[in-house]
Amino acid sequence: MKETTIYDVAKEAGVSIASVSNVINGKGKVSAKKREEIREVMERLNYRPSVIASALMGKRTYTLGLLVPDVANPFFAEIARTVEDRAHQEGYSVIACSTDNKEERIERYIRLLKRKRVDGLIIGTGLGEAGSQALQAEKAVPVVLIARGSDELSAHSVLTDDRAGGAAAARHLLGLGHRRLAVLAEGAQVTSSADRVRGFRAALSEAGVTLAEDDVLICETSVAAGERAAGELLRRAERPTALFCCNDMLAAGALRAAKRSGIRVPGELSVVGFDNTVLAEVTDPALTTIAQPLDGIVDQALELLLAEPEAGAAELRRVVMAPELIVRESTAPPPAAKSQP
Amino acid sequence: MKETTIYDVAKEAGVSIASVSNVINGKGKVSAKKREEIREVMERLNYRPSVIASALMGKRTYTLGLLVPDVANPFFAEIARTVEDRAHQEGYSVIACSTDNKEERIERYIRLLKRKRVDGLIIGTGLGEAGSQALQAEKAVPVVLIARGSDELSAHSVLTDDRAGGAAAARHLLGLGHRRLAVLAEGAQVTSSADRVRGFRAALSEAGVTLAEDDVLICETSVAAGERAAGELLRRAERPTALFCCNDMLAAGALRAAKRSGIRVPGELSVVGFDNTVLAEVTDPALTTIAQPLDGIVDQALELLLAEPEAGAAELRRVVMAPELIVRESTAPPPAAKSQP
DNA sequence: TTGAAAGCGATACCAA
DNA sequence: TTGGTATCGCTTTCAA
Repeated sequence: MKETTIYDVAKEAGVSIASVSNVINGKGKVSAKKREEIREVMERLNYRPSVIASALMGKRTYTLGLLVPDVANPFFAEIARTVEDRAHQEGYSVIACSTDNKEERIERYIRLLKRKRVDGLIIGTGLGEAGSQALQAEKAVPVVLIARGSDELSAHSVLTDDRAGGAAAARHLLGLGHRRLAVLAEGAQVTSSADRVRGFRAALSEAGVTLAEDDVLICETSVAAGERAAGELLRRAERPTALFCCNDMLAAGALRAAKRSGIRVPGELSVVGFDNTVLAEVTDPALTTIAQPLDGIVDQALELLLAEPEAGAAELRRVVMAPELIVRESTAPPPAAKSQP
Repeated sequence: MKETTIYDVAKEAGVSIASVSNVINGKGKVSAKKREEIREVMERLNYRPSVIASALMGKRTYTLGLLVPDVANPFFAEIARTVEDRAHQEGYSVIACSTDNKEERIERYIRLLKRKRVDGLIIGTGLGEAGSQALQAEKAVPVVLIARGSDELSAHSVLTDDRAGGAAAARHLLGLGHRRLAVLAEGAQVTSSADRVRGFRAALSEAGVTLAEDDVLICETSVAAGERAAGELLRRAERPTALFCCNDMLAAGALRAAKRSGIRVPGELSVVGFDNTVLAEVTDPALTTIAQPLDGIVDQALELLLAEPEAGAAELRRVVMAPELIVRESTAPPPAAKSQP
């Protein structure tokens, strides 16, 4: 059975396709009577306009692309869900793409999405040289960066204030009495991680506490990597009493490492995560972590992305949203502080 | 700047668009010389054929739809990632849709995906009346069901042997010496959950152990729901020594409930999950759980979905794959059994 | 082998 | 108000 087309409707209703098109789009002039008739026929034939055909005429495809490092990672999974919901409300569907932070994948995806003429790209991953090029090449797609600084690319961006997040973690720990801290970070290409560390460090030094170079360990993004790095840290002679992890997976890993080393959390070691994913409620102890305002971020991002590119408004926006410290069970005063009233 | 079209290429190369089309698709006859020339021009102009236009001519859109209850749920997030990877290998991209198991959302999504002329649908969620109807209506899309029994719908399906999974959990617990068991299940509309319970119960009764009606609690799919239900169970006079949970989120909730009640796991209570998601490695104790062979499932599913619908091969396939018990730290012999050698 | 021309299913302009 | 028709970019006959 073939799809019903606009021609079928027109013929059945005894009008021209132009009129049908007009009632579909609510444009042009159609007499109320004809309009009703056409409506009725569309209904009866169960007619659904082809997105493909109208896209070919230069209209929107109502499809958005979402680039993240890995949709299986709980944080990005939540982003994907949030984006999907908001986009769906506006009539869009979204193609999620996991880049693994690999230039080759990034480039391939961007090309593919362009060929499919997506109406916009929401980018939550680093791009690298190749990615930026692919974006600019040929006809540029509207782009908005989320949860990521605006690399070398000129595009709107909306992101969490990562420095503030790092600082909040630091102040929380400092307030608890910690003075020997360390951090588990992600690689340099993850700019948000770098900013979190910067903020963390800045807040520490404000309090006169310094963080040595080798007190921040770079990890891949996985529980196992966090466990490994934390294990190393905990084996040091002067081990830290508190650990700031740039995401919840690393923090979960740290918790495991502590357990394996027989170090109690939060009694002997405090751990702070970032992102406030499901993981944070599921670990034992539950993670104190920094929450990103995902709904707000996605709202803003879609608004920027879908706004008709008005003639004048060519200025680049950079929206920064405040993170929030969520205190759970993984942080407490350091052991030493306990005995000194 | 406008996209380069097939006309631009043809003009630049001094040939007809038909020839260009032929070299793109490797069809028809084109002299080696012309072919090279055209290739060179395409390269130079950075030409990318429009998926839209070719889709309009009845070719594939190279887009697949994926329906799951919630991509933010770690299990479905992993499915989404697996599907994305395999699909991408074949040149497809995928639109992920979270249905929340709501008929209204399901229907809307199916309609939308059809209007976008996706080449196939991978369905990992119950459909309900509305969904099934929407699928059949008008031109039917190729469909494959994953991780879900084939409802009322006639479509290929590839799924885990849920009964076997439930049975494996039961035998593991039985083998450890447990005799007072209970289960946390999902609602009736989640057929996989029902099958897991069936398998679990069957294996139990084979061993002469019975599971009363009120020993299986129905929960929503969330950590909190699991915690609540498990809490109730643990407050009973004759509390169970082992809990089988139909997914890892519920199991994680059970762990929390146990902790709140001061019940040690696995010392006083064993817990088994299902799905082997990240959650299972992150809880403390780490979850013993049943792993689904995701890669295998997705491989098979895509194969069935993308196979050219050959003339003869109209038979419906139902592929069942074996789950695997992953023993971690959340299971041990029951307290009583310890004292009886 | 090559190319002219007829669609595919919509939109949009312009006459009537 | 209506409807005829060109157009979007590509695939696919079918003649030449």
